[in-house]
Amino acid sequence: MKSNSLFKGSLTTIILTLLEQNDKMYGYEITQKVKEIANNLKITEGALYPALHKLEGDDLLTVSIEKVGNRNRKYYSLTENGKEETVNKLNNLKDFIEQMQLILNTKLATQ
Amino acid sequence: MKSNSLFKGSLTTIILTLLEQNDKMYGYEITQKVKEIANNLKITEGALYPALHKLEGDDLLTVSIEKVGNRNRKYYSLTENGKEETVNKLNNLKDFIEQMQLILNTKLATQ
DNA sequence: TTTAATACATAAGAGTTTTAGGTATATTTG
DNA sequence: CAAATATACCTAAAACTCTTATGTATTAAA
Repeated sequence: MKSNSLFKGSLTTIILTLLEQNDKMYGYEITQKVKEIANNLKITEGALYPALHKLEGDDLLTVSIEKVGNRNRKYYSLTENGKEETVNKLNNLKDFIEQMQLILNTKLATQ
Repeated sequence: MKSNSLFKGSLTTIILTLLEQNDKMYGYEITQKVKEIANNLKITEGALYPALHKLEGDDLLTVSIEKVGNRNRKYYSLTENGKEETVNKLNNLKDFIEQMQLILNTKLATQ
């Protein structure tokens, strides 16, 4: 694993969580937001857009297109299913960290 | 992501860390150890053995075969490179958790 | 006016894990 | 004792996720 690559599944968790916090966001905005607050986690567009399309297809996100100037932005928002799945994803992440702590026998993070 | 699946890259981190703690272990023993201490993280043999072979090929592990009864066990141990890589993997994991905390704006784990 | 930033997208390839087998020995249980 | 389970190794096809490499087009900055 390269040092700056994401752990499997975390991209979806990040997208859902940001949308929980921000109500609606468009793809490019998500990449910039992550770059801004978490310098070592780089979300590439090649990963992001397919992930957004999949989440939409799974009825976790809805899209609304807004025309800004002469350009289209696709704003994504959580559906009800999406809100539930966000909770699940966060629980999965917490579980994962707890399980890793058991194996490593280490306090991994306290912020 | 299924709720009990591992995060990308964590399998290698688990293997290396267990070998740091235990000096030498064989594959099946690793699966049992993980099952014992972390009930929600299931290591499948289909993932484990190729991972062990790769770590050996990358000169992070060495193998010694021991005959137990009429059966061969392949004991794995960390090489010097393996010890260094273990440190790196743990740092990567800590980094990942810190970065996720920044995004989630949450204290993820305190043990 | 050329470059960088914004904003979307896809497609080939790499890497990891799951699923589904396979082989063989050793131990437990009915 | 026979059958089932546990131990112990293994591989290969498929699924899944991310990287890398492009592509298109508009807008802003140098």
